[in-house]
Amino acid sequence: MLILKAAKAHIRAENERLILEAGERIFAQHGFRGATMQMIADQAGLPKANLHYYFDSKEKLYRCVVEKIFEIWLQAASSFENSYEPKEALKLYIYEKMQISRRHPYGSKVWANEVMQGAPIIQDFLETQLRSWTDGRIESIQAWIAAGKIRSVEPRWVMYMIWATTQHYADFGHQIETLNADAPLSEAQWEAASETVFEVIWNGLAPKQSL
Amino acid sequence: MLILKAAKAHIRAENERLILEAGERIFAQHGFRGATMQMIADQAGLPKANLHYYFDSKEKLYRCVVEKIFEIWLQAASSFENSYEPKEALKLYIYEKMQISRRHPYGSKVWANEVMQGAPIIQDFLETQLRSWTDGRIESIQAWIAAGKIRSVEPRWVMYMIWATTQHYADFGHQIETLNADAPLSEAQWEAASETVFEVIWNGLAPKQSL
DNA sequence: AACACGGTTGACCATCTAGTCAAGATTGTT
DNA sequence: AACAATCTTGACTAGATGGTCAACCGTGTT
Repeated sequence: MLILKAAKAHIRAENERLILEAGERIFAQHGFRGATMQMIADQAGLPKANLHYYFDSKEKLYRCVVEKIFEIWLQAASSFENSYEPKEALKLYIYEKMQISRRHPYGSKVWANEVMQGAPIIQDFLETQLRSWTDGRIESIQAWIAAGKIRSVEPRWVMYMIWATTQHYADFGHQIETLNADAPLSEAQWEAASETVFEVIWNGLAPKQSL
Repeated sequence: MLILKAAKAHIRAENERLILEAGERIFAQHGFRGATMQMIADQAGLPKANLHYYFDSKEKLYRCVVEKIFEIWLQAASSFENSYEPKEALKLYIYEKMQISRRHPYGSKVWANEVMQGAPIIQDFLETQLRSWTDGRIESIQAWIAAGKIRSVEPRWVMYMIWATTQHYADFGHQIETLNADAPLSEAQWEAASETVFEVIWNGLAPKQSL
């Protein structure tokens, strides 16, 4: 009965959430092949067979995890709207991406892992959604250059700089902690790092006369 | 006999090189667990049992691969000698690291993978060699700040920016190619990207009056 | 030619793991 | 209470994989 299905929908929703969260963590820490369904089950606090009840296969679960991350990334783009001046837009975008690195370090790692391996699972995402999203952002940057608001630079290299510098704090978080006397970055350090990333990039891009 | 051993030393050297090279590639493309000894053997053009003759275990082979990469990275640091002015030192270092990303993309990926998973195999490297190397570089940057040659910034965040931006071209090379109409970056694009990375960072760090 | 020693290799094994399944437990509805 | 749809789970299977081993090969020395 449809009514019954709806009545138990919250169980499904809750368990899928648990499994996706566990999967994100385990896939990030061990890679796709290194992660086992048993590990994810333990992390989620469910028996392994239950995972296969909600997700047909390990690969489908993985794909759901990656897609979830991609959604979060796309949302961070909102600061890039044309309505902002470049300084503001870049500041918001960089701070937002640093925030994501802090709040979703596992997701960022899963993405990095997937791309490093040649995006075997989500190549279609790269070719459609990411490509069109990027083209849009590049146009914004082109417009800023045309308006003399930033130096003349190839927009792609700038996008990659922003992605690289911000995601580095998630993907290489372990290295950063090790070099921080094995301590996680403090609130103040996150703020300082975000500001430095923004300041260096902005000063690097701002037209000479504006300094 | 020692003479015999020496006579066949080149066989050992050659085969170890073959295996390490194959391992670098396969570990980069599939992660530690995703890589199989059979894949590495096929890539190296040797039977699997031969790999175990030269390297006791998969883990030992992996560690050798990672250590080799670390050596290459350390060598790139030579441009960071105190004898250079910051502009020159940074330019050389950034160009050198971009060159490594181009020439050793697999190695960079293996390193990234290892660190993302919490450096289970080479944590001791991070805590000893990487830490002391980093401290040395930080001192150089501090000295530049004290001499008023660059803006006052936390040296760590600058180091991370350089690492992140340059290694991004190796680790996320697949994404970059996809966004480049599925074509590898051309000679000119590598040059332009290197220059942009350097220019933005240098302009971002240079004292205001020097512009 | 006989030998010694490093190098080569196919066959084998113990273990791990994704995925299956069928029986049983829950839960909302009537 | 009876029901049906959904959810739960221990036990199982087929296949993959790291590692072993014993027989074999090639080559320089005597």
